[in-house]
Amino acid sequence: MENDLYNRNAIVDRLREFGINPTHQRIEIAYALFSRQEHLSADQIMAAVNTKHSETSKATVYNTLNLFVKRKLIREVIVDPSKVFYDPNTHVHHHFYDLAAGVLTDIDGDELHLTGLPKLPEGMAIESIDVIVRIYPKQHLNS
Amino acid sequence: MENDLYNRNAIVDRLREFGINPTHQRIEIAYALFSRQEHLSADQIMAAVNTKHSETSKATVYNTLNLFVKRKLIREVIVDPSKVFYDPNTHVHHHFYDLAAGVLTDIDGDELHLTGLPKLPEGMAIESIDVIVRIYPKQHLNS
DNA sequence: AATTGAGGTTAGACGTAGTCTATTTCTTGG
DNA sequence: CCAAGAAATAGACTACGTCTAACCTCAATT
Repeated sequence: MENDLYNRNAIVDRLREFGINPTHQRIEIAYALFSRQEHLSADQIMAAVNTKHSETSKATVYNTLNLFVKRKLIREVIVDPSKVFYDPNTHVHHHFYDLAAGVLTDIDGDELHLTGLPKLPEGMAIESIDVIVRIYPKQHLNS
Repeated sequence: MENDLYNRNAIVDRLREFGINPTHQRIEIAYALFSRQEHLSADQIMAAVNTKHSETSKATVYNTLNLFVKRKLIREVIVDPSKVFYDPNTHVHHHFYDLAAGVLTDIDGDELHLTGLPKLPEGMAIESIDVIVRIYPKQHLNS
């Protein structure tokens, strides 16, 4: 597993690139996200990092995720009112959100395009553009 | 104000159209949303409805908003991890979200178009498509 | 090796949006 | 006007996320 693109050495380099001091906890949290290449919520990350005996506190998980977001190492995805997902993929892309399963999947940025974005309000700049396609299984019975 | 498009008589009709029994509280909540034609959060709606002396409980506000969403009289807009906005505009449209002010504004559905939406995962159907353009004032100092 | 101090981690209290439950009140058909 | 089902209510409760103040780590300095 040492030539894995996302082994811990690669993670350490990546954190340094983004100006983040690579501590144990930060490495483990980054590893949880990048090795899976999935969209995880904070509690899923906490569980992933604390499989054996609890090692990383809730405060550290949140501190670290917020730091990663601020340094643009990862992205927040806001699709569910009850929790935020964290996305290790920083390329331009969008998301399907499976409402029944609560699972996000990527839509490649080369496929989906936007046209006709109107002029922004005066003095404003774009921070990000999110497209979320909410989907559900056809045989799903709505409550 | 009686020939307002969104006077209370029109609201009552609208609720009935959507199969919603028009009680006092439901009329007031719908009126708060439709007369303003703005995107309000649950607590803003609660404040709007209880200007004089408290009349409508928190439970009723949430029950009613969830009912309206289920019956598709209004739409939820999920852009801020700390609260949900409710949107009285049911036409196809998208949103600017001003990160500094926490305010939503509409992007007309006739302007902004999506192309190249990939095939959905097997057996899935689309529930909705949301486009959120997050914006900020240029002179805004990031923390 | 001991000191220092800034950055990092921690437990647990706290804030708060939203839900739930048990009870009361309203609405409406007859 | 009455009964029964629908709706509203207060307030307890849950859960995600934040905050605080104490503690730990480690590199730089002496």
